[in-house]
Amino acid sequence: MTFTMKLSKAYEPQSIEANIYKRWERSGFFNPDKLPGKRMKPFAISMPPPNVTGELHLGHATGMTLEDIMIRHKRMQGYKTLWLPGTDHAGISTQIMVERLIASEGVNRHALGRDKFLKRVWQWKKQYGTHITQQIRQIGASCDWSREHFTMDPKLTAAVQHAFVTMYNDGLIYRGKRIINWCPRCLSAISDLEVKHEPRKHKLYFLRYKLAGGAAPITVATTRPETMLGDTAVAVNPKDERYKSFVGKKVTVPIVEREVPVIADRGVEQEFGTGAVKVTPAHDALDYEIGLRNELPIISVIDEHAHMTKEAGIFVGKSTVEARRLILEELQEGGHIEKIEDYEHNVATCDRCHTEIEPLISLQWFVKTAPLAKKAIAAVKTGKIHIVPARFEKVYFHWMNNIRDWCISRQLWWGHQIPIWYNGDKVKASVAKPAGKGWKQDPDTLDTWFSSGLWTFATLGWPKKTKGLTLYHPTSVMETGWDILFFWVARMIMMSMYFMKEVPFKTVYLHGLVLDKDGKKMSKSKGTGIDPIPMTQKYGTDAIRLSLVLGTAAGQDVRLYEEKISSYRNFINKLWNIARFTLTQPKETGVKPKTLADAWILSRLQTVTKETTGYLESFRFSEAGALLYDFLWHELADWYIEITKVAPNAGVLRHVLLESIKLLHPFTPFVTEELWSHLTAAKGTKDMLMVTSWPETQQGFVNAKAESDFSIIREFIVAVRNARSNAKVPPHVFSDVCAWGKHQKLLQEHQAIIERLTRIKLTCGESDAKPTGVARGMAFALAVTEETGKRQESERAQLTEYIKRLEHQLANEQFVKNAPQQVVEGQRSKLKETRNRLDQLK
RNA sequence: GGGCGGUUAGCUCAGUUGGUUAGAGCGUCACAUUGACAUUGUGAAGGUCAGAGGUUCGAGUCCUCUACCGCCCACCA
Repeated sequence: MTFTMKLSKAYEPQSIEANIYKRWERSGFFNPDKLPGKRMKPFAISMPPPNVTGELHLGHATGMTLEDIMIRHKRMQGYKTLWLPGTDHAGISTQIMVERLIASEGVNRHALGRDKFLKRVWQWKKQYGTHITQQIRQIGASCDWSREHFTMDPKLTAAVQHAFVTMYNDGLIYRGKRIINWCPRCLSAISDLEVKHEPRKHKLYFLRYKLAGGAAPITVATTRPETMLGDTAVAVNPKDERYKSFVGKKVTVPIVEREVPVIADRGVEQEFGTGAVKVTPAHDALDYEIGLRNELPIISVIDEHAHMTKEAGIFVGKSTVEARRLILEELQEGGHIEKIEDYEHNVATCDRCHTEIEPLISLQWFVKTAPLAKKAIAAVKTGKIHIVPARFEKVYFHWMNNIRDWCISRQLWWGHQIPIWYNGDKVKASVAKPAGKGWKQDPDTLDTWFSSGLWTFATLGWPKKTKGLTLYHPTSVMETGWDILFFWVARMIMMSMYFMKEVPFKTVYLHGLVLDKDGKKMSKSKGTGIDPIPMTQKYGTDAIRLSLVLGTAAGQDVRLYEEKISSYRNFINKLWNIARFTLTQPKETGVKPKTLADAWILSRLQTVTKETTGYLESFRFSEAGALLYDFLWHELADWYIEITKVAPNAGVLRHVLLESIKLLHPFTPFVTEELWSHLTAAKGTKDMLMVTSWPETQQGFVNAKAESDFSIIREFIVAVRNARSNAKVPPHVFSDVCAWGKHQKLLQEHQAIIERLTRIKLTCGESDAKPTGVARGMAFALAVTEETGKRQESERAQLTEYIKRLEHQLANEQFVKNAPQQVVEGQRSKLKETRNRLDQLK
């Protein structure tokens, strides 16, 4: 590492970021075991593992930044800080990617075979798996790479299998024939959560079913006429007067000519369609439940490839689409179609590929969720886990209270194969292949979220009782997007309460989604997305980080656009130049306030230190960042440094800057690290990194009097600038200003500063001149123009109005009686002051 | 059908248990190149805090209702 003596005029992130990250990584400080100092109290975060072959998007970037802020802050505070990174095998989405790849070679996975296909996926993982971890480095994440995990690592795989076997033996996992969501494209079952409802335009068909005994037919409405082949009843609502007399009678399903009963069931809506519904228990979730309640037979007419089964008679082998066409023709001929209407409704689709879901009866593995949910609910109810923002607790409870058994088996190849072995009629749950000949493993794999659910403890060595588990589990904070509250957070809580008998984390912090400038979800295909990595090249990583954290609130979605990023880039550059200026000053290390400004900025630093720490500890990252932004730019740079040019105190400036840089470091680690090197550069300390102690408030520097006196000077300066601007005095012209009224001594003491910051020649003393402006009881005069006259008039009107308001408030006995003394006094002195100000302006 | 969030300056958003004349960034306008910074400085304009009612001495903040926008959950075929 070489230090240039002079810093470049503008901050150039590209040239230094990679280098800085390398220095961090080499230092070993990301590893809690290698951190300097005695660190007793642990602080741990498990990184939500991104898809191993995915791209880092803004959601990741937001999460990583927030996590890094917490981690760096705690590390500086002296905690034994662990941020454990990793990646997820992402069953379906990775498999889809590789399937697409081999499709371009003209092969499908079945032609390739399971072993060969899996080899290709591993190859793909090997090829692209480091891409995402590089991007995580790019965003500045200070995670412990020596503990990096992948959900399909041998150790994690063993943990997953162990978990399955344990739950199976405990009766919490069972295999059963149930109606499930089947994706005909993925050729797999998926869980309820992976189903997304999308509006689609379909037709609503009104079909007549002949009533036995020759009475008028009953008409049912359906969007899926092809399922009629599997109808085993027609249902109406028990309260529906129109159909009361039909209940108990038989109708004939057309084409198959099957007699089925008309039943009454509460699940039927009277208002929809005709109020009568055909019941196909094998191919509709509601019908399945009606079937269960009424003990109806189940006839599967559609198979897992979305083709008709032999139960469909002559339609066997036809696709559902083809079958529908043929069936409609036949119904038409038989006079069974009453009418057909256009109909737009929400259709269940596969979250991954948007294919319409085919509900069907299938033999799958399920987790019995009721007992797990009970404990997961208690964990949050009793406050062992806090969700930030708290309103998501309600959402969480609602979901947990209505949870249904979780279908965990997938007919995919990429994932953890289910550790169940079959041999004839024998079934065995075992991590290893049972002894003896003829054992065959269940071909299905587990839902990715099953393994993710174990993430916080499996990555720490579970099921072994490791030191890491003892020290870092439960982890401190889980930071993630609210969109995976159910998918992941809820499952982790269930799993940890069951396996660990403790919560997986104490706090859940949920960040919002990053939207585009119009508040829409960013979409790659529409080109509305912002890719964070090129942005880090263009504006620097620190600027991206700030733009993702500032101006946001927990759980609240945020819009991001380039102008926002560039404005934070400007701030970084400002900080850079503050340091550049500081480096031009003599290298003093003593911190001795000599002037009012010195005392003021030191006092402000104490408040800022205290507030920043408080904000960070209460997860108010935006407020912490905004405070530092404001302090550095609008107090340190705009005021203190300008004053320093008249009354330099290099020691104080340096101290305030260094402390501020420490406070800012969790937000903008790169620029602060770089500046730290330059500011503290000395022989033999070149590799000193910013893993320094977190600033603490120094009571000795807290100085209310200095803050109050300084505000008087500041207000006077602003008032004079204001007056000059209104009087159209060009900035380069020095004007004479005389001041009188209050604070004469203070003004005289700081004459040089005032003159410099306002470009005036100041004389103080008594005067009966007509004042141009007034501030805090100080009046001053400068040559009056027509412009200032007008302005004074409007100011007088404003003051009069304000006085009226205050008088009215203070005349109110209720206010004086009930409001805190402090508030009443505040208003009284405000009134007095405003009256004085008005007097002086007359 | 349930539930949640949003509605604050032209735009994007902050605003902790209710308490000074409601803030920031960007944009706009005027002026400026004074020892770091034009990725800058100084100043200005700009808001009946969606609407209505209520509680209170006092409401952007608490309660009720309404409107619009967005989202989540849910078995209307």
